Amino acid sequence: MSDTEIRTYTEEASEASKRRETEESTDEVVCPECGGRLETDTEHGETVCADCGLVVEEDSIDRGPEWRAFDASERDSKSRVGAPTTKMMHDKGLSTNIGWQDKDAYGKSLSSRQRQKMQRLRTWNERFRTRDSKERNLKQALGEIDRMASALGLPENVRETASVIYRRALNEDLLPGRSIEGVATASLYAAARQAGVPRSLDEVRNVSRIDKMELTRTYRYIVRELNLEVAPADPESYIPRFASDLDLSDEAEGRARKLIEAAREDGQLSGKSPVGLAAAAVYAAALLCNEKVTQSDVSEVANISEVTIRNRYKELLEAEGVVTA
DNA sequence: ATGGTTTTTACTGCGTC
DNA sequence: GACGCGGTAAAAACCAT
Repeated sequence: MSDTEIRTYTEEASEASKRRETEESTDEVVCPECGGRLETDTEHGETVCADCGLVVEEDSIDRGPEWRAFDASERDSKSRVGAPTTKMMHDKGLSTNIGWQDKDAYGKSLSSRQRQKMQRLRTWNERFRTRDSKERNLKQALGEIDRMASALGLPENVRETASVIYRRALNEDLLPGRSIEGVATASLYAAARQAGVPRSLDEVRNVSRIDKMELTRTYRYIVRELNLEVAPADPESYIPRFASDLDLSDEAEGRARKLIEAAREDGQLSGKSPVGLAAAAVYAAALLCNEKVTQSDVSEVANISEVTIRNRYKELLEAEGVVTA
């Protein structure tokens, strides 16, 4: 943590306490009983008289910040809500946590007897939290999903979906005999397709530790067992990514979409690999828009052979010709 | 396991800069 | 002559049966 961060925080805190002092001093300055000085005990939420100990106010509201802001943007986005629940944490972030400090709710130290009790509770709570093999399984798998999703640049919602799929697979006892990594990878692959931001099997495999055969096998398996509805990948969903990887204009991108549409009308889409079609459409569109892209460029970003691009793009142009003619 | 389809690999010829 | 492009044949991969 840098110096500036520390200063920002302490300033924040002292400002808040100053504000609190001034606000309350306008109310009652002295103790109504003995006229002594009043003190605010923030830890207990009380206002007490320093001389006679009279509690003037109980359960006072702490107007200080309940968040810590380390920079300007954090201060701007300060929020009074708690952490959102998330499916990305194995317990949705909601499980019980027993603090490590031996303090009670008021911050007082615990008696040794209490301390021992809390120690036992901590131990058991921790055991219940992670003992279940399923939970531990999930913990690891979700970590993997997160890692792979980041590597592939997939958005949050895809990770969430992948997590849900994985959770379902786990609940249906689909795991025995399959690797955690494999199912996690397959879940992510399926999630990406469902979300309309597909990554090819190869791309997914590249960031995973499993081989392609295991991935396809596992993927098919969980799709079948969970009755996941995964429509065949739409070539169009690959277009934006390829187009941007090749620095093409929006115009070319739109053109590529139209080519795919034309081919769809013509019934040229079925049976062909969506990636190949998308690659060919992007290539053809670039030509039509006079934007310089070579076949090998496209084949590289799409991981598709040049031959396939040639074959597809011939067909695409024909289909387009048929429709426009 | 098998056969049909699609994709890939490897190679060759053509035109252009 | 290197490069981009187009084509072909055979091998490999994929998929449903």
